[in-house]
Amino acid sequence: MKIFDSVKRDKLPFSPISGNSVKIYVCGPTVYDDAHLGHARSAVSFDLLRRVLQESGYSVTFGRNFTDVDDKILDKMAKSGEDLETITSRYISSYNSDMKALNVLTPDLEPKATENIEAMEKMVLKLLEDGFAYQTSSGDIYFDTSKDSKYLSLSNRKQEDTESRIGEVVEKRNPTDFILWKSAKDGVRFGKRFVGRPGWHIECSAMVDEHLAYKSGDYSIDIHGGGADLLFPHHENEASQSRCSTGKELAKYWMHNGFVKIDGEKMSKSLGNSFFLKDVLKLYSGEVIRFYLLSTNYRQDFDFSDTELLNSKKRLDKLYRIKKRVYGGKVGEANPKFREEILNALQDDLNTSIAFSVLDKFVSETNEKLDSGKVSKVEKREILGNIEFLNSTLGIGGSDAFQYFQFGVSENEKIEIEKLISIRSEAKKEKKFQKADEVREKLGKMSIQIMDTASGTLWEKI
RNA sequence: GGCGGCAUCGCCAAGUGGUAAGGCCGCGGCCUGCAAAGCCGUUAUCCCCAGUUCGAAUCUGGGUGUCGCCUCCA
Repeated sequence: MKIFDSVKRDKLPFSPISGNSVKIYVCGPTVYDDAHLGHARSAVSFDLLRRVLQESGYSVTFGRNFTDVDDKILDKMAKSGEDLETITSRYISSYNSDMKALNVLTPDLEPKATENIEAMEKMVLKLLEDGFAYQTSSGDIYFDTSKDSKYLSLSNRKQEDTESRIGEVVEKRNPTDFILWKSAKDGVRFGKRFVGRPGWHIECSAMVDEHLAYKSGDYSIDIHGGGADLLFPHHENEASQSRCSTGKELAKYWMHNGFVKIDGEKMSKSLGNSFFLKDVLKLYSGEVIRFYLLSTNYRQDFDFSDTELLNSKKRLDKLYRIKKRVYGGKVGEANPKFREEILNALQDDLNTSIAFSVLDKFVSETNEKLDSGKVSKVEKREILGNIEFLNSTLGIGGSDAFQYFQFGVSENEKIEIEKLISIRSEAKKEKKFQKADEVREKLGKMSIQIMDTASGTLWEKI
């Protein structure tokens, strides 16, 4: 397995800290709104990493947090009058349902910030006691970045270049010092020891240390992941806090996924160009979206477009047509060569493009074989085995082949479609081809495409 | 201003020194009542300039364009 370390900026051979176990922590969402495609990309990328490592024989412990204390959430509380729990649980459940649709495996650990306040306070207290942090007259607690000689080594910056662009008026000792604990002006109190609420960066460090980390050695965990926008300052700050409070580096490898863009610009809430996942999921199945997101290497920027989403659907359709052609058989073992080719590609820093080209080759070769009519039961089992392997490794191909093509079709529509198809079949039998074609046109207007086969007429929603 | 990414066929996208994967679209053919699906065939010298090398999309230098981080952000 080779992965690209975004701190060392090099593709490196992956070797775990301990035996064959791998500990991964990925920065999850702040739950003040529904998830957009950017969240999807991050989740799908690291879900793929997890699956590939597991398929490669590693035992993976995967953590992803929910940031459920944050100014935006508090703002929302103030505006709506709802309490924090009501707001955050709504968006957590929305996030989880979107992730399920995308076939993202549930993490082993899903810590919430609010449930780990004690661990955060403990870490802040230690940093205060050891002189890495200080408290201002207003009660805010800051991390003193000048006390960490390795500060800025993660994101490769220089102190003088990090002057904040916005004029901050606080009693900070250094421009890069960041907040560990924010004292409340409004009576908000999350902690037992400290008044107010935790800073953003501290939660990841504290939760990693509390739930995931190796207690000795040079590193807390193997891999830390997140979006490219988190490298600075979020991960820089996390790394520094962890280093100074635990004496270990936070992660052996750092991985960052690229952005999702719309019309060439980064998708973000503040630009108002986000696509909510739940809206896209009304038009396409989660699996199509997952396949689309995986069509570009996770490190590259990803420019979202309807055309290419449809392109991806067409490509995935072909796999499902194979699945229809061998429908109902037993699932056998995957072909060893096929397995190896897919896995080799993915073990090279998740090269999904190569993996997909192997898939394409499998599809066309299998169609050719099936066309010849000389496919044994054993071979059919292997075909299904290959598809099942794709499902476990890439998270695609696992749905029922007929249901896949009926996405967004209601029960009533299905009855209507079946009725029209039988009318057409009758017409065809009587060689009334004009009538048959009229029915086909009518189905076409309903976005239903039909295909006559030896075993009857099949239909697909296109 | 500092730092970084990217620039490959109409569109998407692999490829990090040895002579350009794959998908979509298009075109031709087979199959089909006609279609659809499927199969076969078919389309590029890699933003520009200079350099290193027997040899570069791949390395170096200089441009141009574009996106991003430096403020919350996946």
